[in-house]
Amino acid sequence: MTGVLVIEDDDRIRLSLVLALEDEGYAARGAATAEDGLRQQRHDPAETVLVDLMLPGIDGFECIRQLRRDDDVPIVVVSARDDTHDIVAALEAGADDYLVKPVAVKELSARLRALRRRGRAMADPVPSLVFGDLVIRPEAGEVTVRGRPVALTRTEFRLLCELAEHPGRVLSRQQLLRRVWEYEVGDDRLVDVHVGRLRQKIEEDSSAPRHLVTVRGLGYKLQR
Amino acid sequence: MTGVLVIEDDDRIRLSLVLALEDEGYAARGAATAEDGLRQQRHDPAETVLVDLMLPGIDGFECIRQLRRDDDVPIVVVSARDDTHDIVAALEAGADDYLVKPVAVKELSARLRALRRRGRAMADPVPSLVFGDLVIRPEAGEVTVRGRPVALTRTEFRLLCELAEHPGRVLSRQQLLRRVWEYEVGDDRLVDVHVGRLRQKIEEDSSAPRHLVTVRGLGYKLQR
DNA sequence: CGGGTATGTGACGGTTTCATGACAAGGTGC
DNA sequence: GCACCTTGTCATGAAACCGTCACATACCCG
Repeated sequence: MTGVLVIEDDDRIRLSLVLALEDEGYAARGAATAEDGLRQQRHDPAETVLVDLMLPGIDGFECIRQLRRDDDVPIVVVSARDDTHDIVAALEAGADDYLVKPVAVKELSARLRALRRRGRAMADPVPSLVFGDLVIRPEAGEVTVRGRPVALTRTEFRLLCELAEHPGRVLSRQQLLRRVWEYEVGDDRLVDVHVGRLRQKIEEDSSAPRHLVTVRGLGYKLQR
Repeated sequence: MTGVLVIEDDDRIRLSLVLALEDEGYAARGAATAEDGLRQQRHDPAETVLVDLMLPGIDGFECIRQLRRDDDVPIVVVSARDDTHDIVAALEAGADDYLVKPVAVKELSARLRALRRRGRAMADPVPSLVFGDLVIRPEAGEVTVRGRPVALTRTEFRLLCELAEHPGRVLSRQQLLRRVWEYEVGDDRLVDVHVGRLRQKIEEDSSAPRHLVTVRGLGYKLQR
């Protein structure tokens, strides 16, 4: 259940949308007909669906209704028609957003992100960042390791959140000092000490860390 | 927590939006500045917020960020600017939708319905105010602990309701001062004292609270 | 293998944060 | 006016936290 499904009969437009979305970091794939799109969505559901309104066979409105009947998947209409009547009809049929062609890819991408964010915000009142058996709930000020809550200090918590916001990416000690401590300059060792204390609390064996790992000479990163 | 709040400095546009939304069956009200809108939203939150981008004082982008900081309320931007750059910036700041003026009321209404439908589709069906043996009935102004009614003062009650509206989420002392006392700035200690008094009344053992817990360095939260 | 650098970690004093009891000012009902 | 309740401020002490340092260990490179 990942990626974006583009249902659009015009080969050129479909292909360029898929490529543009891939450029933006989405896993995208296409369907040339509503029938094919619905089949794909049943078989291997995408996280979001883009639908054109004018399709051969089953048209866009009907396609939206059928998607909606099975699923809560976010649906975005991309259509050449900018008639209020069409927009209202598509939204009433179950679409979540409506863009008029030609679409700016940056806008489309931002709208897809907004839609995902909204989904998460509603589905889980306290969103979680999951790193294997390590679960971080920033809003709840709560961290659990294999289901057990761990008591972190404020600095440890902010440090962990900062690392968690960039999964797998190495952050230098200076970056962490700036973002967590809001120091413009500072002693790298300070970060070491707090990383150490954090490890004692969240790692099974702090001498062989699995999530909060050191990248010698560069900094620290948090991984699954 | 109902209705639509329209934040728009142009009196004519604001009024016509409010009237049009009321025609569509929404309870709508207006705010001429971001400051007033934010205050209203804190004091008596609307279900959805409409924001203009060009506002005197705090501008639309900053207004969106501040709304988002406190809440998950759906935000729709209504702006004269149809620049992709503005649209992306507004959505990134936390908006859910973006319409370009002049707006077709039917379209706006349909988009508001779509947003609400999405919210309902994902949200917890019962936003419960039951926290284990602690039950809060805001309408009745009644709180019971293990079946026994507890007499709370007005401040204690409002504090408890504010915490209960965000189950499991940490609220900072400053957030609580803004929302419960409507102080823009204030002394954190004041919150401590009232939390303490509230604990004496609703917790079995106030030195080992089970529901109203302190998150050191961050604030307080109410949990099951 | 040896010197140099980077990193892990325990200990310690100064500081911050929090819970709580006391109290005075204001409000309310009688 | 009086008794009572509510509210905000303050002082106090206990506990938690932070940053620094010293020293141990691990790693790299010649």
